[in-house]
Amino acid sequence: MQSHSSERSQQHARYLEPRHLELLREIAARGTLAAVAKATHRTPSALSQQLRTAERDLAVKLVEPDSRGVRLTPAGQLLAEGADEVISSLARVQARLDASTGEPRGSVSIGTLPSAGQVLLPQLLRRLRDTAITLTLDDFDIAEADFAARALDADIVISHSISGRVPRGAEGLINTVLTREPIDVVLPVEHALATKAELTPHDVVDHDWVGVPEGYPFDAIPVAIEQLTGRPVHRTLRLRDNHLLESLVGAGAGIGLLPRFSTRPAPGVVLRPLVGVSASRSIVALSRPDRYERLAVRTVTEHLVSIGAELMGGYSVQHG
Amino acid sequence: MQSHSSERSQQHARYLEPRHLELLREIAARGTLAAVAKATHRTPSALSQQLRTAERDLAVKLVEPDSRGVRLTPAGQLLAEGADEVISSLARVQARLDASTGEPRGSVSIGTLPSAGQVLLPQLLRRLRDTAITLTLDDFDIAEADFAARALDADIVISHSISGRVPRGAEGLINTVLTREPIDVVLPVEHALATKAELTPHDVVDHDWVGVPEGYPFDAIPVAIEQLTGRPVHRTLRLRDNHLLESLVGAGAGIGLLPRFSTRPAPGVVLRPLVGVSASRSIVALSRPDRYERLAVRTVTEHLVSIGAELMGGYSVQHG
DNA sequence: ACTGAGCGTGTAGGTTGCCTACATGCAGTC
DNA sequence: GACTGCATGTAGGCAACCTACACGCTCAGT
Repeated sequence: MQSHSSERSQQHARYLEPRHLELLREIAARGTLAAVAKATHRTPSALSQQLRTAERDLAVKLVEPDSRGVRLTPAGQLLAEGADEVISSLARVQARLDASTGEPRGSVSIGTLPSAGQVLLPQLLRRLRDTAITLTLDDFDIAEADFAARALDADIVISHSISGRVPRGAEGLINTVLTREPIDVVLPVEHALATKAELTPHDVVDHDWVGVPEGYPFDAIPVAIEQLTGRPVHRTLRLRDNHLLESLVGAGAGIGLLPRFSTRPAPGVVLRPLVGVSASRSIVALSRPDRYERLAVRTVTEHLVSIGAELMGGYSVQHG
Repeated sequence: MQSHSSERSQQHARYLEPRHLELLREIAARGTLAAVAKATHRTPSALSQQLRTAERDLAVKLVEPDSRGVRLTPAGQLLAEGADEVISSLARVQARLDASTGEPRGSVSIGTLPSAGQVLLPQLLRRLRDTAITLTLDDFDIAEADFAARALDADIVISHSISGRVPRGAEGLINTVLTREPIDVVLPVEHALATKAELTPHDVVDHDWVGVPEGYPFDAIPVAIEQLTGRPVHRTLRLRDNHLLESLVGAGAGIGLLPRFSTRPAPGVVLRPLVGVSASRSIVALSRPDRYERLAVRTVTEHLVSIGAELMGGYSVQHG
């Protein structure tokens, strides 16, 4: 019967290290070491060394060279999948702790499209003022299909979808619909159509338009109008920024589309509801499941839901 | 919209650290820092510092002074419980990895009572010879109720129970019955009872006995005999070690009890089955659930089950 | 075929964090 | 009231992690 010696010589890592699991998961998600390095604010060299020590500890190859970059081995993929389980488990325990101490804590990162952020975030900041939650914000204006990828970087991604209830590509993510926001027609106050309370596709199809780039969510509506009426929509411009669009509409460049809640019309332009075609967008909060385990993240999401509901309620009082 | 700065100043620990969770669990299980320090081969000072950094990271008090030692706060207990979840999760992923690479790896620690180890472990060592599993062994001869506590220290505790199917105190543990081993009467070959093939309580109650200390598992059998026959068993000696007991039986100090599989009778003594009273013990492998998640631990346990089955099979061929 | 850009890997060196050794304070025990 | 055992500080050694920098490789463009 031998005795207890050579403790950490044999089983050098008593447990699998979450650090290594997370690294593998990031590699699986982002594809290249360089991308992970940028996202985690480290050098590729550091990651490469981490991989080597992980491989030494586990006595398993985790990555293989693959043309320019690397590819996970089957063992590496296995661990990358297991990472979700472990990290969710850690976050779940942390959430229980936060709940027991009463107050959620920590930093929550939010990425948002500008228009939704403009209407949701001021209220959110007000609500979080006296809490132990701090926010980190980022904004971007991207195609609908690209929102899901941002959930790698931010705890909560505020995205939108014209086509469906949630954006495409959000399958593995927690999604929470914050509000359903009508998309109105914006036009100069002296425009002929400004006298009508509501506008139909046939009303608007033959006027000049200020549109958005192809593939951008809002473009789905003029496309639907073209299909419905069988006539082409003439876009004089294609712009990304809503405020720029609004000012050009006011200058007579044409009529356009703007989300109702996020727009406080400038003098000289008015909003008119568009009926007879689906003209609204979902504002959706996306989170990767393990991030959503954190109490602070859930709390912020719940605030956003509440703020979104206020928007819809406030509108119906004001206009209905 | 502020930007991404102050990464690790705010959320100093991106995740809850398994290191801290495990420490809390150990404190919950062993009661004092000093005990944990001894078990993990560290100094109490190191643990104290770990606790302080954990408390600083989490902004929560985890332990309180309690007379001579410390006591976990509610938050500390919460995390100690969560540790099981997290560590099991880690071990589960590790097990999947081990299974995928084909061979279980690593060091498995076994604590055993000597008699069972004597019969099980040689065979086990033979089976593990060409594997990547290494063993760390410890042995102890303790009261039945104390086996469960050893599962804190060893991956697998080979214990026994006369009274029940499993030892008392093994509630939260994975238990696997390896074999059911008859307890035979050992007596000198020239003893009057040696001519009989089987012995009853009435046969043996009026002879001198060599017993074990009170509270030791085997003592349950003479106690049962006393209750059944209504007459006292006269113990000339109380001994712990089976081989010493056997040699004194051979020297005429009395008759005794020995487990059948673990005993290869020396010249001068013989074994006779005891009938009419429950005279057998379960040999049981105990493991803490998170330790049992490891593939190597399961593999070794399965080997032990197989070896235990061979023992019972071999006996029935020989004697049945 | 050559050049440049992007990616991963190695090496050297600085910083951080963990641990041991030792000393101190404190609570029960004989 | 001395003794024992436990927890907690402090100082210093040692290992781990990371950055900076250089190099080899692959693919794309000229």
